[in-house]
Formats: sequence, C-alpha cells, structure tokens
Amino acid sequence: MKPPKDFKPTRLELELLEALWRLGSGSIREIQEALPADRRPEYTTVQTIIYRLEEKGAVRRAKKIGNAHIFEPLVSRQSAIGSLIEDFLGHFGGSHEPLVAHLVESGKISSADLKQMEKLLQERRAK
Amino acid sequence: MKPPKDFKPTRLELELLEALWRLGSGSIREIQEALPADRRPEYTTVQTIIYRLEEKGAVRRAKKIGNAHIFEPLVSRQSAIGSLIEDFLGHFGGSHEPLVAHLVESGKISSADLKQMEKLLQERRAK
DNA sequence: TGCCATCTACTACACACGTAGTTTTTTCTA
DNA sequence: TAGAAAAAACTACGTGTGTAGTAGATGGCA
Repeated sequence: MKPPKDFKPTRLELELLEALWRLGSGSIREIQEALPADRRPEYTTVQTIIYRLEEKGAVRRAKKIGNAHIFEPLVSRQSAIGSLIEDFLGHFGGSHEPLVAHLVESGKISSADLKQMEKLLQERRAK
Repeated sequence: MKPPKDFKPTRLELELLEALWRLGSGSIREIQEALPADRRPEYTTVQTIIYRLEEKGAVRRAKKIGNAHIFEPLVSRQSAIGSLIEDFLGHFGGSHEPLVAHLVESGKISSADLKQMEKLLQERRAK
C-alpha cells in the first residue's frame, strides 16, 4: 500500500499512532503497553489495528527483532492531525468560522491565547 | 426517545439537519429537495436518516399535512455543532492547542480574524 | 368512486470500526 | 532437543452508517 498524502486516522488508530509517535518505533507489545492503562485494548486488538494501519500505508514493518516485527510510522503527527482538522472543517463547508466562534463562545480561548496566536502569526509571516 | 443533551450527528445526519434548520420544519420530500443538488440522496435514504434522527430524539413529527408527516428539529444548530466540536477536541485530550496551532499554521486564520475574536471575547466578558 | 401518485413503513446490505478469539509459527530455555 | 512462552497470522462478529429497494396505505383528482 502506498503512503496516502492525507491519511485520516480513526479514534483508535490515532491512539495507537500517538503511542508509536512517542516511541519512534516499536513492536505490537510495546505499542500496547505504551497506551494509557485506562483504555488499553487486548494485544490482538492492537495487532489488528496495526495491521490495518499497515494496509492503509500509515505504518510499516521496519525490521524484526527476535520473532517480533518492529513497526514505524509512515505518517507524521503533523500531517495526520492536519488531515483530521481539514476533514472536520469540511463539515462546515470548509469554513473555520463556526469553529472559532464556538471556541470563543465556550470560553475555551483566552485573551492570552489570542496574544499567542498573534505571535505565531507574526513568526509565520516573517518566514 | 428522549432528547439527548449532547447529540452528535454523523456527516449525513448533519446535512439533513442543516436543511431542516434552514426550513424550520418540513416533510421528507421538502428536506430532500432542500439539499445541495450535487449530493442529494434518494428519497428513501433521506427517509431512513430522518427516522433514525427521530429514534435518537433529534427530530420529531410535528404534525401531518395530507398524508405527509412534517418533521421539526429538537436540537439546535448551536448545540449540535457544539457537541461535534467538543467531541473533536476530545481527540486531543480536550486541548484546543493542536487545533488553533493548525489553524494558524495553515494560514486559515488572519490577523483580521484575531481582531474579530478579540472583539467577541470582549463582548462575552461584558455580559 | 376508482385510479394513480405519493407517502409511509419495513427490509436489506455492504463497508468500516472496535473488539477479540483461535490456530500456527517461531524462538528461547531448561 | 523438547516443551513453554511469545508472537504472527487468520478469522469472527456486533454495531453504526450510508445507501436504497419494496410493499402497502392514503389521499386527491378525473
């Protein structure tokens, strides 16, 4: 499977990828154990999802240690999360307006956040 | 079915609800025809989804005109979209940081937007 | 008043996802 | 070197979602 440019992980896929991004690379067992204890699926569940991620081109078998395959991500956190956000924005016709409106309305965004964003924006512009 | 406090529509459900919110209320046929022509499902597909929305307590039959049921929404756009956003934020442990970072990084948010948000924030604080 | 259009109610089905069990292979160790 | 431990590979299955077909009821009009 070829690496998709805009891979959009599902909930569980994202959790496993998060673990894998943290680890850099790892076996099924290592990935499973890197998950937060309160929602850690069975070994074979992790295995199934990793296999599916492989099918989808989001991870690959980097090497083999003992009899265990070591997997590594083929998509970056940046890009995966970006895809998720883009897709989510699609719900609103690609407009970010309802989203930011909600963030402000619900008090999720503070004045300090806005300052920070302004700064990011300046940096970006400077590039 | 009781009206759920945090109803989280799926993609298609959201599209139908958008139509229904625009209409205020309407029959299956009216809802179907209110959809953008380029992705307008068959009559019975719309019907199925509306029935499911009814099951979920998101719409109800308001009255009957001729032999057609007239449906009306039981959830507001505000609340439904709010739920979606909250759920989405859950992907990142409830933090909005990756989200706003992406919005800024990808150039989705301009300086003018920030000004606007600042204003919203002031208004909100004033209340 | 009978027929045709329309609508309702019900059924169907494929696919994705979350979840995990079973069987087979491999490797380590006593 | 044989058995145990671990992993791989494969299979399974319930649920939600998108998609739509079909059969039966209803109501307006000729």
